[in-house]
Order: sequence, then structure tokens, then C-alpha cells
Amino acid sequence: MERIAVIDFETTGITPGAGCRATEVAVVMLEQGRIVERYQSLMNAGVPVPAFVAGLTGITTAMLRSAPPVDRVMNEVAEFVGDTPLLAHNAAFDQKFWDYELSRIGRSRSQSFACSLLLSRRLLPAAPNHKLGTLTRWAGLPDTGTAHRAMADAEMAANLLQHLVGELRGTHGVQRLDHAFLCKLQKVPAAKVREALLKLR
DNA sequence: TGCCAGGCCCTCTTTAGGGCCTT
Repeated sequence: MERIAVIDFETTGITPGAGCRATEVAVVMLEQGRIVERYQSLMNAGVPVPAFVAGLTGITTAMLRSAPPVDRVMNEVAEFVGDTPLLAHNAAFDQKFWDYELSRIGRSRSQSFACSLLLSRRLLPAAPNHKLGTLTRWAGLPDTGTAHRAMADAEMAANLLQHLVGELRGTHGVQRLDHAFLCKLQKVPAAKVREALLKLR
């Protein structure tokens, strides 16, 4: 499969533009099933981290005071990603913050997002739930470090993508597998995935 | 003033409701 950029944001909340900003970003570049490059940075957008989120991520307001400014980090990560196709776990969330933070520095997204949450619901229906951490443990994937930090979560999502690719190739016999295929598959109604895979492979 | 996400997915559905998932 072609090069894919797996991205994860940590933020101060759920909704960008309602006071919520990105606090950390990580991207791992996957090529032929291997991580070949990494980018990770905290970023200071000048907003406080709510106590609940600091407890969840371990990222505090104090840590962000000494982090590089958000504009510099977003420019760097945008250059790093370029027009490489993207993937995230619950991509609707990361896409929202990617688009929002890029718009603040006068940039915009050119590529589409694939979503390992939507794909997991379709390809791993027997999993107890479809949280990134649960899927990682359930599928026996490597421990990547502290969950809810950007790099650990990006690596987990990358490992999960490789597991999903294995399912598609092994269990479902899909031959032509690329980012566009993943984007198409994640839009197939969950109840019709088996039928769709027979046609798509 | 008071409220505060939103798209996906299932079902005791479709003139709707509630849980999931991300921080």
C-alpha cells in the first residue's frame, strides 16, 4: 500500500473554535507496513488545559508554556505531511482540529482522511468495543507507551491499520488495497460490508 | 438567557432515541 500518514491530536477539549485548541500532534509515516518517519511536538496555543483533560492526557498548562508556538508546530507538521493521504482513529475528530488549526495559519487540507474507527467497526465486529486501546489489546498489538499521548496513540493507530490490512488481505482476499479503497469501505453501511467486500476485492 | 459536538450505528426504527468514540 502507498505511503499513509497516521495522525493523532491531543487537545484541550472536543470542539475547536469553542475555546478548544490542539496541545500536541504526532504523525507516523507508514510505508509497506513499516513506520519509516515520525513527527511529534507539544504546541502552545495560549489556552489552559482543563483539569479533566490534564488528568486524561498528562499534558498540563505548565508543560505548554515552554512548548513551541502553535503556528510554528502546525507549519512544521503540515510540511512533514504534505499531500500524503491521512488516517486517524475517529478521523472526524482529528480532521476537525487539523482543518481548524491549518485555517488559523492560512493553510488548508488537500487530502482525504481514512478512519480506523469506522474500518474497525466493519472489519472487527467481534471486538468488545472499538476504542483504540481496547482494539490494541484485543488484537494483541504492541504496547506503544502511554495512552492518550499523541505519539503512543498514532503508533497504536498505525499498528491497528496494519492489522486491518491483514484482515482485508487474509480473511477477505482483497488484492488491490490503497487509501482510496479504505475511504470507500468506511462509507459502506456496516450491515452491508460482507456483501460489499465480495464485490470490491 | 441558556445552551453548548456530531456523525455513526443499532433497534423495542423510519413521524426516534440512545450509546459509541475522539479530548
